[in-house]
Amino acid sequence: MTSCDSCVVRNRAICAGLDSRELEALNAIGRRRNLAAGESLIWEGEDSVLVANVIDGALKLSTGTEDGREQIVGVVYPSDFIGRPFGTTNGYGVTALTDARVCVFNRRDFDAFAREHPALEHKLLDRTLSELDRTRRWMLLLGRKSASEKVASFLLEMCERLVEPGCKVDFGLTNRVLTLPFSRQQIADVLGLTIETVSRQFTRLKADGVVDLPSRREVVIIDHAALEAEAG
Amino acid sequence: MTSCDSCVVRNRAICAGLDSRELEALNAIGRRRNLAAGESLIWEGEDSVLVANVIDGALKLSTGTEDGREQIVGVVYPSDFIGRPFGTTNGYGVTALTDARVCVFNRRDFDAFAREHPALEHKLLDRTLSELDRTRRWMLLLGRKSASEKVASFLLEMCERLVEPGCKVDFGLTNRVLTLPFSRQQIADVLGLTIETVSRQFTRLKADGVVDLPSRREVVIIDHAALEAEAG
DNA sequence: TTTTTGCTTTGACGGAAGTCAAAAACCTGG
DNA sequence: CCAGGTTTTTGACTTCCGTCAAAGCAAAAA
Repeated sequence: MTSCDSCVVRNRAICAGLDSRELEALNAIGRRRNLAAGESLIWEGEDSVLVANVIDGALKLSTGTEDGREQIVGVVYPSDFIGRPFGTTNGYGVTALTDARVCVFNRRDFDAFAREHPALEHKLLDRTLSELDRTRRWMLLLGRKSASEKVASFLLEMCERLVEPGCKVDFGLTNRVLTLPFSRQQIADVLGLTIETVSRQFTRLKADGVVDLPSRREVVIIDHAALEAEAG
Repeated sequence: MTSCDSCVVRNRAICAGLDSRELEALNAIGRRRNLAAGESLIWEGEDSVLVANVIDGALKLSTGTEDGREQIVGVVYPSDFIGRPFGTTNGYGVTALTDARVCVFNRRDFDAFAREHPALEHKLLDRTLSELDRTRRWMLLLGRKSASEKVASFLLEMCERLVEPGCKVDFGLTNRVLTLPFSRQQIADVLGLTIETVSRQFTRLKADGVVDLPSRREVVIIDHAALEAEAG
């Protein structure tokens, strides 16, 4: 019996579709790893030595400039794939936003396995294409949207993402209450804004009765339609 | 004899590595198409009905907001792949920046062919991963860089891209002279700026002796190091 | 509890980039 | 070579957002 059998993302991650023989082989080269919130798994610029599947939690992908400015370029949730297969270096760091659990593979081992299993490579391709689509949509936000549009778009994105199966349990949506896996500074780093601007937008949305903010990490969406109108 | 035999991107596009049998099969489902500068191949939001390889020229990938703001989310050159294989809709439009020549496939035909040829799917995966890396690097620019850093970064990117094999001939680099495939407005749409800001940055760079601007589309890089310093 | 520490919010201010408008440069076709 | 249109540049003005600084809060430590 492999530990994959009991894996909560078994049917959603790229491993879905592998038969039990293949799964056993993949399991043999992978291992579980727990990450505390704030802990990094991969550093920007280092050689790509490992890849992973997210089992539980949320992690950010981020790049920065010499002088310390940071941009979060992606966020991954349970069943998502992490890392850069097939050579080269990691263009961004990967850091846990919440306590997280991942299934890591030596990159070379994974590459070899993938090349022997076209079905898995296909799943990876499908995921990568979707991620590229999502990333490009985010570029419109970064390049062309105002602060209020950015924050509204962000909250709508959170609505969608945090109700995906597997996320609900840990940092999910309960009766329109989002529990964000981000600090204010991290939201700023996602949106290309400063923490002050993000904060001002949140307080304005609260004053306008569009959201409520019971605690730092919680957002109650009161007027979803207003957010959509504001997101542009 | 297939027309692929004489294709200038034969050894660089995803078709590289296919044997002559396979190439013939692929050629059977593809056809050449010429595009005039400004002509669109794919529209944002439409179903994904076709994919293509770029043979010659440069094309932009772009999204926009309701109210007409535009963001260029990618630029493709000879040997690059265009379009969204495996279902879904196109998240962005594809429009020729220069006169261009592409090799188009019905998306369903291409999907079927790809699934039967893991080597081709692997090449596509490799390309998609690289494109995702490039796109994420660009997010740092959009989210965190100032106008002068953006323009300097853009010019450096152009230096790199326009000397790649196959580009040289058509819109390339001759003795440090770049012939840009972009209008000022398009540069603004790549960088998330207004045309006026781009124009001001160009004239400042010229005044500072960093570049020369012999014509609207030409840029002479006089002080490459200064650009690098300014790109941040 | 009180203190400490790290986030977040709020306020005052300035500046980088956007907006609007006009002039200049440049294609393009007659 | 000139006329008409488009694109680009330049200028004046405005504004949104960033910066800097202080105060407020909430969770952890003492």
